[in-house]
Amino acid sequence: MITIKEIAAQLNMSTTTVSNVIHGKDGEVSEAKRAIVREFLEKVDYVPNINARNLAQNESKIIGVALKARADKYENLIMDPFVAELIGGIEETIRNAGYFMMLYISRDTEKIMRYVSTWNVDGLILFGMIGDDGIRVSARYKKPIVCIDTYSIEGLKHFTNVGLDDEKGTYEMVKYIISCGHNRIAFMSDNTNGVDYARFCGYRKALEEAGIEYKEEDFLKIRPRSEEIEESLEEMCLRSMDYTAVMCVSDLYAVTLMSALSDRGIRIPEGISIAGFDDNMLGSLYRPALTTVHQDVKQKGVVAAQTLLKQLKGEKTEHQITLPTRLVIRDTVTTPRKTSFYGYKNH
Amino acid sequence: MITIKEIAAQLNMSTTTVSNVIHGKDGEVSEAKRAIVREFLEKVDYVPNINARNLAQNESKIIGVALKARADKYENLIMDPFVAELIGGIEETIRNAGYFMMLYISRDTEKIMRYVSTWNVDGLILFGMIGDDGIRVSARYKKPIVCIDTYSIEGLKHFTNVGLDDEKGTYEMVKYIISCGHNRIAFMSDNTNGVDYARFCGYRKALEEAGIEYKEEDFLKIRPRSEEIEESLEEMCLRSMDYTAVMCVSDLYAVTLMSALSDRGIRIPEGISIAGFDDNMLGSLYRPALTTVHQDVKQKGVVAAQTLLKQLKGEKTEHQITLPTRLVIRDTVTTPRKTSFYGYKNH
DNA sequence: TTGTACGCGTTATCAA
DNA sequence: TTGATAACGCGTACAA
Repeated sequence: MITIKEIAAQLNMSTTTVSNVIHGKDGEVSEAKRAIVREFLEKVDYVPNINARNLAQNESKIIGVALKARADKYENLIMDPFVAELIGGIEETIRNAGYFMMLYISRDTEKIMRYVSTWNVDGLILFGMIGDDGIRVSARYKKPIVCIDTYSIEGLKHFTNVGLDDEKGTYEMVKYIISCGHNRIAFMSDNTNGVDYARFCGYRKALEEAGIEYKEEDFLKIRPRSEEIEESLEEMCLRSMDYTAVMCVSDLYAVTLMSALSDRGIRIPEGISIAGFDDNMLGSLYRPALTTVHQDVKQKGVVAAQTLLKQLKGEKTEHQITLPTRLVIRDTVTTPRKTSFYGYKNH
Repeated sequence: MITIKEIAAQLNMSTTTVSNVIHGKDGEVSEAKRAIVREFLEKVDYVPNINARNLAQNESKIIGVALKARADKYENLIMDPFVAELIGGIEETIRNAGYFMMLYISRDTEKIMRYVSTWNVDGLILFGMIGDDGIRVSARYKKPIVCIDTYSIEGLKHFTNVGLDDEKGTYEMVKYIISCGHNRIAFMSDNTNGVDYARFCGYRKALEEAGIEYKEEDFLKIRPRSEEIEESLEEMCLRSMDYTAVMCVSDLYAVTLMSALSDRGIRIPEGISIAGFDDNMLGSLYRPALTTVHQDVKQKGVVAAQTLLKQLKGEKTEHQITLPTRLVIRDTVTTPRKTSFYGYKNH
């Protein structure tokens, strides 16, 4: 906890000299003094006070990572494996670049803004913004901002975004499912916004292209809140019997559905084909192993952080960055069953 | 970005008055001025500069969360679902108490120390410390420290720790397995330190108590690195055939093993019983659903943060806090098979 | 009740 | 090459 002033006093020189040595401004200070100071710094294990430094330089070396929590899903966003992996990528990149990461989670855009100004963060990574949230932030915060997974068309005009080709992902998967012989394919999700909507569009597109008519009831809307989940799952299982395949919006839902179906004695993929999206551990460890759409979540975080870092250095960056997806064909999608379930149901 | 000085100038009063209003020192300022300042603050959306505040008060309102990364497992610790949930609990508690959380991940205890002093954090939560790491930190850092899951006996004398009764957890589970009729029970893990060792001890204790002899080969040591995992899994499956049950050190390994066994045509629990530890999504969504030992990871983070917060307020806290475990009996442990596998193998 | 002035630790400017 | 000194924004002791 020793200060520059203290060091200067003990060494009988000015703070300027000490500061210059610390910052390697070798031209400004004689070889002799440089050595003395260096040695002393080493000896006392000098650590700069970042608050003072920030105050003097008006920069913070902090990159703010603000997560906008949604009400329904996890009570705490970090627990979402997706978010955890994302943050992992961000943190690593930021740290290696000599910056610090400060995490802030809130439902309230106003609070996020206050947090950002109070800490005077040098740049901002935003995740979970909906509607015009992002626009509101970028209107007031004048330093670099990079968003992750923003689906607001209007918002995309205002700031840099790192996203995923969600639509193409489901489109290709559903196309694959159709190529296996299916023509009664449901889509399962818990809402129709953001990511979920983009993925839904890919599904619709593939259906349309194959001349399969989409009806509203083909959207299986799960209610994931713990009080309702059992009841909702029962309904999902029942309704999915009208189909030979279900395209799930995420691996989590795919595996959840498979468990529920399995509990009801329905075998996968013989009874029904299931596809997921994300390609995480949940699906790869399940048996039968899940056929799914791969995305590199960590990479998303890395790219977002790298882009921000570039902007901090004044470099120009692409405005919209879209990461690719890839089909991962495993064991849960196969040719459709020939007979319908429950006898009384057939189309 | 308006400052107190600026506000004072515009309002034709002193910075002290403004500051007093901001800090609600109502006794110190007249009703009239108070109203004026309040309104103005609202209007210009004043946000204090935390760097300046910290510098003036010599406190930071930051709680440092330092994770010591181990070399072998995840490249980035946050991606570990366990760590994610832990941080979730910590973050929530810290935020609600009006503090900020700054995350720092490093393999190097020295770097962690420098980080802590540079930011002048008010308190420290440490996770992943091994050997005398914790002692070295607490010797140099004189503010409150709370560790999570420290297994160094020596270390426990030096600082507050929040841990889990790991030994009791496996002890009770293995006792349960034995009560189902098993007497050839293996233990699977990737190392013999820290948590893994504690859990191993519970296993040994239960065996001993039941008069079952433990041989070194009963320890199934998995090599989880991706280059070796397939080969290692092959070996695990082969060796586990000598047993009727396997106590796995984590749900992840339990599910990994079940998948591998399933791929080789061995049914669970008919062919072999499997138990896990942690009780996370991996096990609850798998089919058959995993019998496991429950621990409340989020709660661990919450308790650690609460304890630190108390210490910050000068309150006394317990030195060692041990959270309980609970058996979660599901479908992967049953009575042992009667015949041995592979014909040629029998004991 | 209000205001002046200083200190917190650092960096930057400018004069010596 | 070196050293005073001001500035960053805030809190507070002390004076008015």
